[in-house]
Amino acid sequence: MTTREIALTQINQKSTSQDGGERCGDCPIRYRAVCAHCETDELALLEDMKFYRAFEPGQPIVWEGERMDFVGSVVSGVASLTQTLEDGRTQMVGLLLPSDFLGRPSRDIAPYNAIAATKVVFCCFRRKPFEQMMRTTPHVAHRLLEMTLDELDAAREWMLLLGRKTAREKIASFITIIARREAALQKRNPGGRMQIELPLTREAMADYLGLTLETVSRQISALKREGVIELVGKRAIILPDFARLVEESGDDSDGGYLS
Amino acid sequence: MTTREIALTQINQKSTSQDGGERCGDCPIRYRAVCAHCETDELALLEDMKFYRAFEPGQPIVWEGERMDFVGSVVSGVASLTQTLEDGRTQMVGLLLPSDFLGRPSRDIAPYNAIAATKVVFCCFRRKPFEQMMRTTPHVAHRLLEMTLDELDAAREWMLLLGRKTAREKIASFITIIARREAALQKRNPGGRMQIELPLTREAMADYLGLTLETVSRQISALKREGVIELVGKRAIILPDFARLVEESGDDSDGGYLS
DNA sequence: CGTAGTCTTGAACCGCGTCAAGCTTGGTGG
DNA sequence: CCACCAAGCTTGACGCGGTTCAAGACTACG
Repeated sequence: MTTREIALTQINQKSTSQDGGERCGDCPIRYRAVCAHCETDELALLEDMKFYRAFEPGQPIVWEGERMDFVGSVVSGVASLTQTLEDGRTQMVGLLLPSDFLGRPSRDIAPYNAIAATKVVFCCFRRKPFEQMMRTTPHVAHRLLEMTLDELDAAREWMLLLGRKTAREKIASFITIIARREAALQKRNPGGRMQIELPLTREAMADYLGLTLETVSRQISALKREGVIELVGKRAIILPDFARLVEESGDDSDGGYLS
Repeated sequence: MTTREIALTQINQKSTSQDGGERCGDCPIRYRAVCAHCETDELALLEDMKFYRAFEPGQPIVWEGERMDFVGSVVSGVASLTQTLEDGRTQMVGLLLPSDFLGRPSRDIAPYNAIAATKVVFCCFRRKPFEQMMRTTPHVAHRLLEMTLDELDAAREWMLLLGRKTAREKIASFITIIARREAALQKRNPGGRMQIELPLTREAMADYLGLTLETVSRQISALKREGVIELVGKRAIILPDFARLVEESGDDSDGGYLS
């Protein structure tokens, strides 16, 4: 069984929770999602307005310009937000990880495409009651503000990457971002070398980074050739020297996420 | 007197309001800034915690990593948010226009440089009382959420520009953005051809667009040569055919801002 | 075993960056 | 009033990084 299959299996295990009656108290993103600050009684309100949906890799969650009668959170898996020009050029503008929020209260037309990159379990809140709750209880609105400000910061880092980094720096930055996220979630595997799963195809990475898929492939090969990374299959990467990778990313420091 | 000088004079007139005791009720951004939804009594609270500061073109408002003991709104003028790599490569990540908000409640270290691009009058709120108000009254927090979501949308359009547009399309897009903003503010000059002021130097435009200043200059010259725009001095532009300009920008529609 | 999706690699091209020179404009001081 | 200077801008020549086009390899799956 490949590491990729293992990852998909893990997602499957989580997605068995999708048949409606799941308790928020047991939710894996209970303290990181939009509901993070909610009290027990507020959770009960949310449970009344929520339902789960599962999406397969490549499947659209919403289409640009489409009406969206729900908002909600990614429970497991990865989804991408993309914008396109008429002639088909595509740029990813958001990467939704577990606990990230999709949809804007008080606007029902989606401004970009949302597409499942892996299997995704999505916790939907019906729009109307959710908007009502935004008005009446401060905890949800406050948490959503925090999360939106964080996303704005991330978008601005991303703009620096798109506007000013070289192809090599973009690839190294992307791997660094994924590595930090996985390190933050998973219990440290002690001693063993850091290994990560790429949740995106080469093409999706290209759309993330403002490159072509050929350039992505070439730069990954170059980093491998020079020993900065090692490949395990196509989608898993071992990082023998994280500091070296960060150097290649062009950023000034490792942000303190990893010793 | 050049159009640029006229613009600066207008800013000067506004900035005479900076000596502290200005009433919020008379503020030019009263219904667009973070205070937009506030009632009279809430305005009184805000007046107690506010003070004005003026900045000259090129002057820093805050420096990345610096402590910021205030948050606030641009009253008049234009400021830029920029991020830089160690080797000096610079990317603009935000363009602050009148009514835009600067600073994040509950974080006192600025994550990017904010620099005045023109003369700027800035309405500062002392951090502590402002944060207190965020907690106690819903109107300010709610408005800030709206504004942050709008900024996030703008940042994502910007990412599409940075990642996927050509130099020519970037320039055309930038002029379009500025033109729409000026059209939204100023009373329609009836009949006369549309004329706009660029609030940025060629270098600042380059930092906005992820280009070099030479490329910016060349593309502006090319658009002029082909009759898409006309130059009035270096900083003012006449748009004889707005639809043509929008075509050059690569966007699929004019967004309905202008007939 | 064949086929489709994904990825890699090569060769040629070109858009934009780099380097460099010169222009325009406004301000300063003789 | 003119000489000088600095800041901002324009233009040209050249080269490189990344795109484009094309061919082929690897893997999963029927």
